[in-house]
Amino acid sequence: MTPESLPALACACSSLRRAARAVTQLYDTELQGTGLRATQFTLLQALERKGTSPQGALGELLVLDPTTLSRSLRPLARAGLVHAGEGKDRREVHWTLTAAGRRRLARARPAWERAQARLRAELPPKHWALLGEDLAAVAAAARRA
Amino acid sequence: MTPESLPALACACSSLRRAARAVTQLYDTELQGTGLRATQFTLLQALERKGTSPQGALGELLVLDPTTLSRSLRPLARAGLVHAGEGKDRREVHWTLTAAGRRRLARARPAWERAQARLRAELPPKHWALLGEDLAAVAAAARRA
DNA sequence: CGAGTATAGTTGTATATACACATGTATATT
DNA sequence: AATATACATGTGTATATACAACTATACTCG
Repeated sequence: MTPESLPALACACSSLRRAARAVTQLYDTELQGTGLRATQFTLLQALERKGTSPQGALGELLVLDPTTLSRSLRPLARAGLVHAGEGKDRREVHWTLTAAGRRRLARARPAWERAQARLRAELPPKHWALLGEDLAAVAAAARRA
Repeated sequence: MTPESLPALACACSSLRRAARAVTQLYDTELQGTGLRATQFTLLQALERKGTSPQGALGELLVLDPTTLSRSLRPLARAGLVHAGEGKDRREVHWTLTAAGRRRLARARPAWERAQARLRAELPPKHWALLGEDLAAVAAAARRA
């Protein structure tokens, strides 16, 4: 039933969004049972990488509107996975992974790796590489443009 | 302010979603004044290509849940840009561009081409190609996986 | 220092999207 | 034909996401 292939779309934006939808579903399926959705996994992973980050900087990394993060992070905070701290600049909110957040992330990682592996297994090797640095270049280009 | 580059993310899903967000904003900005958002432009363009299509088939092309289309197409129908017709199978809804839809699409196309051109201008030539067929392969792979 | 301006985040609101379930319609099996 | 089953779509509900307007804090320059 799932098609062997899909026709290319003329529009770069449509192509990206379509691929994002398709891939998100794969990751969400695999993440079932971890208590995290793909988007939430992404947030925790980003925070793990940053160590601690003000909301705005996290938004820049993920190209997410900082106001969107207000709402996305709240449930993670309620669940005790992240912590909202203050900096000297009291306008800023500094987010950090809690110990529980790190554990949750660790628990979800195998599922995430399965998703990555499943996708990778279906892709010609050269296509897998696109999904890292090349898409970072695309995102950066779009922000510049 | 817009960064020269962005760090690559470890996760294919995060990378795709981030790029999709960044690129969508570029396209939406350029489409301002056309009365269409990127997602709506995509729907009209897809219908133009299909000629006429039942809702489900449109969903397959765009990897969009068919129930999502129920809601996305409704405002376009109210605006008279698309028309919901019946097929012999009376469960299906057959969607078509109206004349007004074709005009709107034509009117928006220059803005869309500007968006494509702006993005392309910021990308090394080889990266532009990714955004067509390679992402189609990624979407298809995710559906298979 | 104080008025004006810039910045970080919150909240209101709107669109994008999916899944589970409901409904109506077609198809298959007897 | 009668019933069971599969299918296409609509609806309820929940998350993802952005922008505009607001608030609070910081900065700047006279």
